Amino acid sequence: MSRSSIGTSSRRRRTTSPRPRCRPRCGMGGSCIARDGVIRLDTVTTPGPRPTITEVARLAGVGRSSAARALGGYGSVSESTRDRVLAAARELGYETNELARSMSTGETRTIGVVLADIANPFFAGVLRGITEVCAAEGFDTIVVNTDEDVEREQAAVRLMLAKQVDGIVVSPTGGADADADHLEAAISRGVPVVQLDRTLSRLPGPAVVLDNREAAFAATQELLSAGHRRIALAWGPRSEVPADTVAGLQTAAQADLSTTRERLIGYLRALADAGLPADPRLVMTGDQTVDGVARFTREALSAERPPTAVVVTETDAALGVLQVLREQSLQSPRDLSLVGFDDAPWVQYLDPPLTVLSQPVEELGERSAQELLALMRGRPVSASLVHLSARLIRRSSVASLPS
Amino acid sequence: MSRSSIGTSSRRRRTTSPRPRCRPRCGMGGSCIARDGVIRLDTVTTPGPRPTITEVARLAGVGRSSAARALGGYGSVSESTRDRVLAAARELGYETNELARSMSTGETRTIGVVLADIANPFFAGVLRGITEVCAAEGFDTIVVNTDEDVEREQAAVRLMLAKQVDGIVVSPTGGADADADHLEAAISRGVPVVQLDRTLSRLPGPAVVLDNREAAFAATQELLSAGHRRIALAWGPRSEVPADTVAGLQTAAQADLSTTRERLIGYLRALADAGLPADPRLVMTGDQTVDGVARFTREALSAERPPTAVVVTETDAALGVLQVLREQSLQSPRDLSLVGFDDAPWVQYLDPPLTVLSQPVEELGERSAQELLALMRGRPVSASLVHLSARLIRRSSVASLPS
DNA sequence: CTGAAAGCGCTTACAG
DNA sequence: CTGAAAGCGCTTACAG
Repeated sequence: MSRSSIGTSSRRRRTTSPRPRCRPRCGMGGSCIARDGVIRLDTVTTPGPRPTITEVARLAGVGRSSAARALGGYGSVSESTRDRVLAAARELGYETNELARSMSTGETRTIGVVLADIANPFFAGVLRGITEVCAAEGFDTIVVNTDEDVEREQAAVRLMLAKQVDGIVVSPTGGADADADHLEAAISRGVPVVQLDRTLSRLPGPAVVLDNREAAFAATQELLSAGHRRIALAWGPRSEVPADTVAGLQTAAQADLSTTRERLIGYLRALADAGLPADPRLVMTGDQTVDGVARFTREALSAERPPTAVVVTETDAALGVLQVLREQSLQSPRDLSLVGFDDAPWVQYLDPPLTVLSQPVEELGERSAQELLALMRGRPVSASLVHLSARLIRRSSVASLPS
Repeated sequence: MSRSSIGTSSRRRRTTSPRPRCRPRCGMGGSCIARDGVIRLDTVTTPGPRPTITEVARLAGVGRSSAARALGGYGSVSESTRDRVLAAARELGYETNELARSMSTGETRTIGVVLADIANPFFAGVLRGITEVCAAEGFDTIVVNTDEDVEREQAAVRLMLAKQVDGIVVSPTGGADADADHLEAAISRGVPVVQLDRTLSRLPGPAVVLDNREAAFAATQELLSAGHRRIALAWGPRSEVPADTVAGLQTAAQADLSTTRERLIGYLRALADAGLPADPRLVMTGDQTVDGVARFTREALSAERPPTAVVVTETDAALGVLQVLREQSLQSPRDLSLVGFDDAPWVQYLDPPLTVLSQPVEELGERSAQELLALMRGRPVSASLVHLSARLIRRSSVASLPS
């Protein structure tokens, strides 16, 4: 119990400078002149003491290493030492400075999450899945919103590397021609990356995505088996010029998000399987917005041979179609059958309740976090590409056509 | 241009130990035995070099301080030195280690965001507002989901302090009697806290919230002015026993979230202003879930004197009411008038399109981030309590009653 | 088991 | 302007 203070102050604590350093949390009385030149009184911010291991060790009357061992739960310490240290820590209200810990260990227990739009219910649900898994494993998440802007995505990844995150989950913006240098930089620096929802063709790494091809296939087939033969696809590639051939469509989709590309492929394959020709005019191209979809829908409905049904592969696309139905006092499924994408509590109260393919939103997030954690721990990942399946929820927006 | 290496290695670089330290990013050839006892080959993880200022300085042939000054953009460096340093940095692919920077400066340029449910569209929108403002100012956000669990909230705040965040935005869980020790701890340690959406009565600090009282008042008044006299409130305090007096209701609300309390007060005040007595049986209490609301709605509708209208103050409450309407083949507004809370793209396509009070969701997030940044910069905050207003969007779920 | 020392990679006075 | 040194608060060998 001797409170010897001998040797408890390291050489570096004896600064040669008589004047303490000036910093916001300096804790000394008087005033500081900060870098910006503004004079601040300490009493204004009243920076409470954040005790360090040194203080705890001194109060407990042990060396800093012993205190660190007791506090950090590593190495070995006698029971009596541990007790004294923990008591001192409690008395001072000590909490580990994780920043300093990270400097030593090289791990921050923080992962970076780069998403296209966190206000979008899809990504909000995904984010929830990620944070739940990470939190359970003791990891924090830094989240960044890119709004589908590649430059913001690049800047986000750069900053995350600078902050030394242990891994990154990203829903990359960009299609086949998009470069993945920023993500490759992360990987080459030893920071694992898992792609979520979309995949970049230049980045062969692990990814967790919906089986979009299968989902669009199922949506189309649902309409085919109800007897529909002219089925539109609302949300296609954002090509500049409207494609007038299926091949043109596929080329355009190649430059789009992998989700858009895969859903187009699934749609086309369902038609082909049914022995039906695909009509490029029934596939939306161009402006990927609610208004863009509304415009496409109006045109399609006023064409010579209008569709009797539409596969709607985005929430915003559903909104665009619903808008036109209302405009033209049309009713679904009487005038147009619909199979949507993404479920939401509201969807069953729409008129009509929409038949949709529901994505396992939260699970996509959870799986991506699990894959990332496995990667960070050096464990072999289950697969380089994890496909999750959408679930068809039948409601009443699909009418049967007399055949 | 002399590449003198004299003096470029500090004392500490000359370690007395002949064996380099073993850590994942050690970069040396051969293998490491990590703490977990697993032998890993360096070539497995191929940890790319993360060059430090020391390497850059050496390559540029200048001292570490000069390199640091050139890289960090502080102090003064000659142009030629700066050029050589920047060239060397580019060649090595140098990026600042923000962790180390934070150790020195005491600021992490990271804020903590503690929300009740990030998958909820309200909080998802709020989060977006926060991250947009923070990103523009060069701050990252660590986000944590609490699911309205006080213990998770406390743990989150503790961890954020340990990670040395510069400030915290929190939507606190808990009512009047909830203790705010974890948040007070943050403040007393010099880490500013702003409350969002809800306020804790024990924490008088700055907060950004909706003017819930005014919003509920407006919703109720909308129904009153349409001639309704028996108006229910769907989503009230979660008291154990159903309150049979208005005073009992208010007492229960005092222990609930501030949002619930304020909305009840606004509802009651509108009735009082209209000279109408409040009927406690028309106010939901207890189970705050979709099912709870459905149960309440069923009972209210089957009572002796059923309500002709209901003020619905939560999204989940709207779902509960809609469920009962469907169950009983009732139609709004013919059988029941509705004023809801929170808008969403779907709401206009519901049957009927709901009249709602729309919250400025993103703005709530933006303002809270702005207040926090102001606080962190020591600038006086505009007000300790910022009230934002909801906007009434009239659609067709309110029927006029013959008076 | 224990303590002193070195190191993580920066920034910040200090002394040329 | 420039470089050597000290320090941020931890963890990690090392030597008792």
